[in-house]
Amino acid sequence: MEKYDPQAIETKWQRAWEEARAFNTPNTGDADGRDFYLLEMLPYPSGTLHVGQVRNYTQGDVLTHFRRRTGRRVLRPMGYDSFGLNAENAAIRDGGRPREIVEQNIKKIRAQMKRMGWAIDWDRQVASHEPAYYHWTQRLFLQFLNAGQAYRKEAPVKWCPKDQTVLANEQVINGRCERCGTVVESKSLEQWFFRYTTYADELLDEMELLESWPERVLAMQRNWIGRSEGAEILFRVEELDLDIPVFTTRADTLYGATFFVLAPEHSLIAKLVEGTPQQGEVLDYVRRSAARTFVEREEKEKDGVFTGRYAVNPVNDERLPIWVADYVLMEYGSGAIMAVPAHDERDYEFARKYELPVQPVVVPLDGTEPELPYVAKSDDAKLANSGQFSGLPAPEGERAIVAWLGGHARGRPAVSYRLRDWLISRQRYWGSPIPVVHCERCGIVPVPEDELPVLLPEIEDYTPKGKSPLEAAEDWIRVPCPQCGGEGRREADTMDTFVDSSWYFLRYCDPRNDRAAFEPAVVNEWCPVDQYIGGLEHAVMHLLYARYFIKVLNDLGLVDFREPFTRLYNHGWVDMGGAKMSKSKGNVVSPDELVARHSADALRLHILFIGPADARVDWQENGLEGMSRFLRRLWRLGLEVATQPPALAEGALAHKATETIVKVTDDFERRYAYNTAIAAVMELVNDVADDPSAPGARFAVETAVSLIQPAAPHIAEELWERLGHGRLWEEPWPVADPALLQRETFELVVQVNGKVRDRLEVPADLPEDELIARAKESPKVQAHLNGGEIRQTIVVPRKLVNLVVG
RNA sequence: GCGGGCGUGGCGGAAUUGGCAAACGCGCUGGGUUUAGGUCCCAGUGGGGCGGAAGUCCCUUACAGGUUCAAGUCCUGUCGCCCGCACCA
Repeated sequence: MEKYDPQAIETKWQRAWEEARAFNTPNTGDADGRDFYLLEMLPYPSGTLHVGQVRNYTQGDVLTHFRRRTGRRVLRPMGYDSFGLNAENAAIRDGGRPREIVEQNIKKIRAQMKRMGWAIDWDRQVASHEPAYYHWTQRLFLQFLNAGQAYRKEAPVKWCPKDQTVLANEQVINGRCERCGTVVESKSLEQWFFRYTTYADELLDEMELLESWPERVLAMQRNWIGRSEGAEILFRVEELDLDIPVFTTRADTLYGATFFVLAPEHSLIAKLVEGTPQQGEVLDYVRRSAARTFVEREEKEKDGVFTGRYAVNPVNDERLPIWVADYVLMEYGSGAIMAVPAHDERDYEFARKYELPVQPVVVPLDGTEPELPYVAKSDDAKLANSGQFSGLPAPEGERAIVAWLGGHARGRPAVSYRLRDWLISRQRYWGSPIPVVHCERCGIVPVPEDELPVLLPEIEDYTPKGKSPLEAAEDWIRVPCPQCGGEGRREADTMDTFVDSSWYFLRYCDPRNDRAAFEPAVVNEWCPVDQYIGGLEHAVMHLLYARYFIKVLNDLGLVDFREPFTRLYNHGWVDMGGAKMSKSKGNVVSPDELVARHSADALRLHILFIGPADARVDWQENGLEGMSRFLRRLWRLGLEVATQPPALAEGALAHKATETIVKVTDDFERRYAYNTAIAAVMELVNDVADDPSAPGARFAVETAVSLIQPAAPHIAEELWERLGHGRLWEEPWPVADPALLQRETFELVVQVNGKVRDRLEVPADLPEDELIARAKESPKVQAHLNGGEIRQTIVVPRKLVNLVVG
């Protein structure tokens, strides 16, 4: 018998698909609801693919084939997130240019993807570093600028001293740079932001439009946005005749405020202490605090200094000493708090250290003496020592106090968010230039549309110096002001690469458009994305940014949908040596050698079979050999049944094959359960192997070949051809014949007191009382009845009978 | 601390709606074909009791309770693990 030669077969079919343009899906302009947009997060070409990424794209590939064969026109594009620090740092470290590095890697990755046999429409390939792409990133930036969504401001920002650039809040994890782990510093710099806090409520509320996103992703986004409802309250500094607002979620504890704290960055500090004996000490504290990193501020014991000033509590006119302490963050609320040590752990810690008074004003209803700080806020507590509000349940007391403040113009209900605006400028080379010119006379002037793109110049020295390396490109940076013609300078900062990836899935729809980023009608035909697949590491960053981007574009009338990704799931990552496999950790396993030694089909099956799609798994190579075994077995049976007469759906094998169709279809369509789908096909193949000459064997093998095609397309095509058929990729997905699912008999499980005592093969149409009679007749059952009285009988149709004896 | 999730053989895992726990695969054991190995084929493989054997009975889904005719699945508590956020007022 002819040997299974995967290398020859896989090359043959990869060529055939390419020549037939099997997986290209041109725009037709006549959307009819059969379109299906399948998207996987695009790779970063800082190296080549590893098996962790193979997992992602193989899962998407199965869905692509499956949806195609169920009659959908599937858009399945591919591209590269090719701007960014990895390539730039590699260029600095190893020499060479970032462009050359990513372009070489793109070539290699593309070859790897073709060798895996993935069904990709290569006509739509995009790469974010190409002028043809970032032209439109720049154009969109200008549209955001025009709409007031992009703006420039000076603010304390997070700075990574190693990468020598500012970072977005989303890129700071526990006070450290998300990329390199360096402790970030605070710097006050003028930077570009996207105003995405204005969409905070939409980003929360419109989660309802998402059909099936993992709960944990939604939870992470909710958490990140961090909406809190509370009140803004004005405290008066009488000597200086000014009001300082605070945000609090605990207005019910207002009578318990015993001091007042400002963040060291608060703009009123200088004014408060000017000419006072405390001035020197306070300004010194502010300076020392500024020198601390976020991590130091958080890890040290709380400290602070008294300013000598007092703020008046509006409800009881008490004068609260104003302190400056860096446990209060300038970036949240108003940068000032009323401190209620009796009911807040942080204020309590601070009060203990500086011997400030602690005044409980909320007590449990049950009269017990609570341990301080007592932070519970519920209907189980009531106000005390709170003037006219004493005795009210805490939530009601809060409403009453806020209403009173409103009536006296000293406060109002307010909402605060943890979310900050998205800082998008970077002081690095390898990114899209921000298309504006700074002019002394006109200020910030957008580069006119017809002068886009602002090309990234080739430079020699990319080394980060605390400002963009483009500052040194004198020829490039000096440019006449587009407005007045006077001397201008280009913006030297480049854009965060998350801007590039916030709209790439729109560009895929209309990838060669040279008049606009995309034609709205074309994007609206394909989008929103029906199924998005990617890693959990982007749960907050990329996915939140892209959601924001689409909302802005929708408000600008450029797309007609509010959410970019209807369905999402996160493939689990692959661990290697106890850590997540990634290029940065250097623990990657390349697919190339595995494909050469086994086959692309075996690797595909193995990576799908290794565990549930969304579970983290350990990389282990053992099972790969098992998959080769399965493929050889399928090959042998395929060639064997090919000598038999044409397939007839008959006998037990046809029944089993039909059940397998139902199982695999459900696993692909609804459950994303690739592992159990493969197991089901294995079962079917094992059944045929028991007796390859049994009735229906050929039907069973042909069904198995057809069902395994999305997962192992090469061997499936080859066997399909040898079984006398045409192109399997054009073949409709098998449909279960209901008649073949019918069985004449079934196995009745008989329980006594819930324990299985016998199994009987009985006719499928037996009525209930007959089932009970058969069950009682069973000698095994009778042995357990012991002649006792049957008190209850439970019948589950076509499954079991349970006899309960007393 | 807050939020999300998980705990099943030697291993990865299956059990989808409360109805036969351990499908499928890896590994391992024994046997066969070929024999240079591998491939390939057959049988076995959660724990324990009784039995020469065919069998048969009991136990088992982190632990302890509960609901139910019936619980890996639902409820309560405990323990352990993973992920995200965290001085956010």
